[in-house]
Amino acid sequence: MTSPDSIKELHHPHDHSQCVTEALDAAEYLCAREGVRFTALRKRVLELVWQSHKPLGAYDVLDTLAREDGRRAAPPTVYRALDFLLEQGLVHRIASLNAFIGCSHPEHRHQGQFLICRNCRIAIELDHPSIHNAIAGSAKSIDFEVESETVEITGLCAQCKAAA
Amino acid sequence: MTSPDSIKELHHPHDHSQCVTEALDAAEYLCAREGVRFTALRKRVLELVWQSHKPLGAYDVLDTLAREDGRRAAPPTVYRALDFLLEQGLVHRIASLNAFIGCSHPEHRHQGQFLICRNCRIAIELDHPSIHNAIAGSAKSIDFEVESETVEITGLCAQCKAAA
DNA sequence: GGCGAGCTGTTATCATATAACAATTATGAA
DNA sequence: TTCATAATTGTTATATGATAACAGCTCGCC
Repeated sequence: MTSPDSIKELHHPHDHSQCVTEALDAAEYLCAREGVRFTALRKRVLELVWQSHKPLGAYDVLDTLAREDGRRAAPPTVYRALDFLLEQGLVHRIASLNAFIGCSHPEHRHQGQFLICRNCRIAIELDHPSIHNAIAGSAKSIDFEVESETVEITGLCAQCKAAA
Repeated sequence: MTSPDSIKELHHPHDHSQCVTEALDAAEYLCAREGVRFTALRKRVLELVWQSHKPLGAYDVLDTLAREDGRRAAPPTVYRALDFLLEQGLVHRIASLNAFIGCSHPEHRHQGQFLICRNCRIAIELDHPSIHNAIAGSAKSIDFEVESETVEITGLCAQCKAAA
């Protein structure tokens, strides 16, 4: 669950390189724990996804990668890395944007709920039991077995609303 | 909100032609009320979307249309009709499937919540205040102004679960 | 070192969606 | 009715997102 502090951090100027470092360190640790390989490519893709708190398209990752490596990247390369990161719970996919964002709390498996600002494009990850419980209750009422939940809210974040 | 009766109706064999007729009649009425044109093309596209309770891709609509009219349909034709139907609240878009489904309750504007069975592909539209309220509460806690909500739950419907 | 599994490269293609402009059709005012 | 206009639809081209299939490479283990 995103704490008030980490929410605040997203909006105010912050040392983003620390977000990236923490995310990469956590990924390194979790992959080791799971016995899966956190290769240079996977690490670089995760780093690119974490370049901001805005969801990033696969082809944005691809463009950067291709520019860096001089033509050494094609879509499958990026999608495979992203698929790996999704499987390990290191990134989330935002269906309504066809984009990916770094997971803020990869240490426990979850599917986030996202508040996406249409103005500044930031995506704030939540994991509120109240939403989860409401969904579980609705599903149970018609005997539906939930396997995955996509909750993506768009609107205006506090800062953009204040600025408007 | 989807009542227990209409939920039941979805799963048991039912006279689906009545669903279609009702949907088309409601659309006719609502378009007249709004002063917008419910053209033959728009009507046909809505009818195709309503051919089942399963979300249908734009290109599925296109294929049928092209076959009927002998080459007289291209993607923009279908997307424009779908955009119109979305604007009028006559269909919903399921972001996680890139597909469209007829709205069960077009008489009041809403964004549905969907329970999508991964086995039979049926999508059940809900409009539960509990989910909506949980989202509103979460958003309010960080001063986020909600403009639209995407809630798409996948799993197994009661019938498919029972069959498994 | 050599083997096998897993990872990455490469080419081709599929799937979804939109831009731009032309042709047609409906509607209301004269 | 006739015409001008706006809305709708047709058409061609292209953008954008994702995957299939197979080849080649690299890492970790024996």
